[in-house]
Amino acid sequence: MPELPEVETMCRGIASVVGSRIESVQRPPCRLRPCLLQPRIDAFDRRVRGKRIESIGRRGKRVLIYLDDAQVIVIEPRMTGLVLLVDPPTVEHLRLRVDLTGGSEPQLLIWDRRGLGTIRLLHQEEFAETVDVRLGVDALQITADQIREKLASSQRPIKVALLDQAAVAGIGNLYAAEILFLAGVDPRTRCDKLSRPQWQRIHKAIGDVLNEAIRYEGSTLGDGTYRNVLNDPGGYQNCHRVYDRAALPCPRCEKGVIRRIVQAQRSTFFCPICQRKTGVHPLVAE
DNA sequence: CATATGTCCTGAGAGC
DNA sequence: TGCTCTCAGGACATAT
Repeated sequence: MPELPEVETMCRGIASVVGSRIESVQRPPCRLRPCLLQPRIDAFDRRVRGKRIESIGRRGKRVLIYLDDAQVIVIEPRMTGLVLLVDPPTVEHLRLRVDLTGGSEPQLLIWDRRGLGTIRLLHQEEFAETVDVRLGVDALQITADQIREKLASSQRPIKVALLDQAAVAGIGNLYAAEILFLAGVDPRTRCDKLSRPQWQRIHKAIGDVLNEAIRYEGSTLGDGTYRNVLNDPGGYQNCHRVYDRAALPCPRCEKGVIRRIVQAQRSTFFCPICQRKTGVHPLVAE
């Protein structure tokens, strides 16, 4: 489930393709339902052939590959998508192959077990108008004031609001849980009931958790799906404090038992002692 | 307008 | 053992 840290790891991993030229783009034969590819493979291939990769970018959970003619390839891995520079985990889930010339990498692969991911080729203007405008400020760029101003009037629970990409871009289910744990905030708290100190702590926790996860190259969960561009697992799953740890003791207070609840059809994990509805728990205070 | 729900997809794991 | 069922959740479409 690539979220910001996993997508950032992919972007850093493919930095070596900058300067290469795209020789061709192909969709390997696959009897599974194909990923969304826009435009279809023939037009896609025609439009990128011979183009030089100018830079790599990231916006929220999307990988951006900028070409030298103001086009950009926008990759959304969603649940199980991967960007790879080496042989994929399985051949049957290989969705796209980008052959390269003139650089150190022979090819770039898009692999996706469930096929919910999307790959789109857009003109930069089109990207700005259709994709970029729908996204909030990137989670690593946003200021404490910006996030509070954006969400302070919302009646939604803070956990649900953090997943809203139009509010803040890049946070998903796993990191929302870890962020609120670090901030010492109950995930059920309505945004409009949060205090300024709580917003400050949430903002700080966003940076702390995401940057720490990036250092570990993201989280590879039990199903083992997520891999970096060299097909190696991440390491942050060993640092998870609450995510997928229901019924285990809280790693901070050691008295609370991690609870699992469902919010907006998604699992939420938290410590009922460290993440109280109001007030600053002594263990979380500065 | 804000918020809530349904949908897509595959494979793992539970339960019988 | 082998089948069926449920669940995982990203982003968007549709509903309230």
